[in-house]
Amino acid sequence: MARVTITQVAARAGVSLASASRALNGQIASAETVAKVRKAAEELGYVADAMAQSLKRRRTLQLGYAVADIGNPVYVEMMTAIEQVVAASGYRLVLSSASTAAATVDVARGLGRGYVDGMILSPLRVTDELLTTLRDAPVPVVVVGLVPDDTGFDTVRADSRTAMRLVVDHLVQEGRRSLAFVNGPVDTTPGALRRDGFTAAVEAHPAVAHVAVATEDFTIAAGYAAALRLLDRDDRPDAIVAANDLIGIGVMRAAEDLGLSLPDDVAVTGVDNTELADVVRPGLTSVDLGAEERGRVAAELLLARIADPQRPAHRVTVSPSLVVRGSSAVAVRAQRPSENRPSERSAG
Amino acid sequence: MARVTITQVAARAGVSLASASRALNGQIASAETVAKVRKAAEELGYVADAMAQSLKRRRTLQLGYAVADIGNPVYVEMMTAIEQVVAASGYRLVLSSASTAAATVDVARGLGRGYVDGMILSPLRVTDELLTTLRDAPVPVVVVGLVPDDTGFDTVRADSRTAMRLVVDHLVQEGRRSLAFVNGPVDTTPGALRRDGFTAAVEAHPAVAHVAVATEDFTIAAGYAAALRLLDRDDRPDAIVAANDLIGIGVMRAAEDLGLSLPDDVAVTGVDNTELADVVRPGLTSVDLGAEERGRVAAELLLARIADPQRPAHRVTVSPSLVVRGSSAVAVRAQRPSENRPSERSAG
DNA sequence: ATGAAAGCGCTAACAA
DNA sequence: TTGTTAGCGCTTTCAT
Repeated sequence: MARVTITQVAARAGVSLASASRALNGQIASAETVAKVRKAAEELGYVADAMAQSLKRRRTLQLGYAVADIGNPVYVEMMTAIEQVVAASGYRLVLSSASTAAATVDVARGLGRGYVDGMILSPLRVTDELLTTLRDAPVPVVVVGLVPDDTGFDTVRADSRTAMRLVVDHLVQEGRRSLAFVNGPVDTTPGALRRDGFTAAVEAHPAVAHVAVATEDFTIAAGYAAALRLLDRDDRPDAIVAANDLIGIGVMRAAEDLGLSLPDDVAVTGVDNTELADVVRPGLTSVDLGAEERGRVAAELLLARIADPQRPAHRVTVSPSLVVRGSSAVAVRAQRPSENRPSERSAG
Repeated sequence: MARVTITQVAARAGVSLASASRALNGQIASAETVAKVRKAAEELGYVADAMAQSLKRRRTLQLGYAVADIGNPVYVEMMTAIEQVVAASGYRLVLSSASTAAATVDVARGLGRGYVDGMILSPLRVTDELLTTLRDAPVPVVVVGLVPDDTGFDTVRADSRTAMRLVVDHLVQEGRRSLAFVNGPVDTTPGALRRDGFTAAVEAHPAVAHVAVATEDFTIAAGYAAALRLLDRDDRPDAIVAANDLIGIGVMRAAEDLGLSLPDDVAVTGVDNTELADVVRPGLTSVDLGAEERGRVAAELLLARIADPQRPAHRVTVSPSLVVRGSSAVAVRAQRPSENRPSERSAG
């Protein structure tokens, strides 16, 4: 099908190029002109060329999202929320994968090409190089996660400290007295924050023993391997706090394979409250860090900044909420699927 | 940071606009010119404007993917594969959600705006309106799924018939004699194909009783509700074939809540072999429909067609493979996580 | 209210 | 090899 331009529409309507453009864009034009142009456009099947409009208007109607780890359901959840806000505002969503620090910097650098009007970034690792590149970016950037306060970005972040406190307090309240924390890589932002949160939380309970180990990845396999080492000894902990749900499920599998029963022999908790936590048996107790809300807020912050580049930087923190399931509490039984996944959460 | 254009680069290098463009794009130019232009571009931090290039070159370096159901992990898996191929070829991935028939047609219609060089579509429902719109699309479209043969699209599809035969044969071989099929909506392409596949497969075993029910959605909740009805009676089936993993997990939950043990009292199978199937206990036996491969092939077909619009339409079928887990076979025990998720599959 | 014309940033004829 | 110029399709002054 041949591409039809606004010039052809104007010709068929018997008006000038400019009038056709105005009529189509709801600018000032006589009713008669509007009617003629609309008719011509309809008959010709005219659709405005996005690239030409973008070049002229200096806005692409595209927003970017750089996904840190697409293998982790929590980022998919965030992406879904972002996509909804973005689409509802008439923008398209351009996806980039930013699984490594180098790839993330590349994405940031690419912003100079002007293919998006703004970008949402949820970097696993925040390097100086990344911050410098982002500061020079010609379009607004919203960072999901922690960045230094003085960088002036709009940000939305989870409250890892409170999150870990919720988990630890819960376990202590359930009578656990020896907690092990199985982390992902500590050189990532989530890794560092969750470890600090765990440490702070557990130090509030002097009677509780604790240990923290780090793994290579936030994955099931990593959690499995780490838990095998932790659990296969006499002084094993009576609770394992995993840094995310994937690790937590790995831990559950390890406990299972060692013949331990949950939650009696050992309690397990995760972080993120993904669908996986709800689907395993026993259900995996997990702190919901509000991925959906963070995604939605990030998108809203980005749109607001595009609308008003001068507005002061906003730094939103989303409150965590603990979802207790059978992996950590005997009382919780026979849950129906999805019963414990709040679809709405309150902002922090 | 102020936007720097090629005009400024040319001025600083002391050459013409055209020479600067040629030098930057590896066109014919003297070594000296190339050096001067490169230097100027470097110093100025020049990055070519994507929109201007797109308008001129008549290609956007963007490819689209319309996701049918982002809540279903199988589409995320497909998306991941697509993203990899697309990014490796220097394209960006633009995401659209096509959860309803109307939204899908909208996406197809939007192709006229020329914001992508091609599109991958995995529609749940194929309407005439959609086909008509797609036929008129000004850019190539690859359809993941079934479309009428004479429409001339490049397509990649799963082999539902073989898939359902693998499942049914497996269950019969395991000694099951009364199979129930829990489908999603039958007015969807996957729904219709899987039901037909089930029917054909089960009719090859005259001694085996069978029944098929449809649900509203391909979700855990839908599977749960349907299974409660099927299993809570005396003549309950000894095996339930779910149309996808989500439904299958719902079925497992229902069986569990009714006090039935898997696989002894009832066997359950799913379709798609998502990570969920691997993570539940017992593991959910599932036919892998090759989502990752379908995604990769779809992206490759699209790129090939863009490179050569004249090439004949390709219709690729990906072979399914059965992954047996504890939900259907007593012999399968104590699996390690992820052990049964083949990362590479052979093309069909 | 309308038309002529400039120009967004870039590439590609064409001429020199 | 280089520079001049046209033009991708559109929006938006600026006159009228």
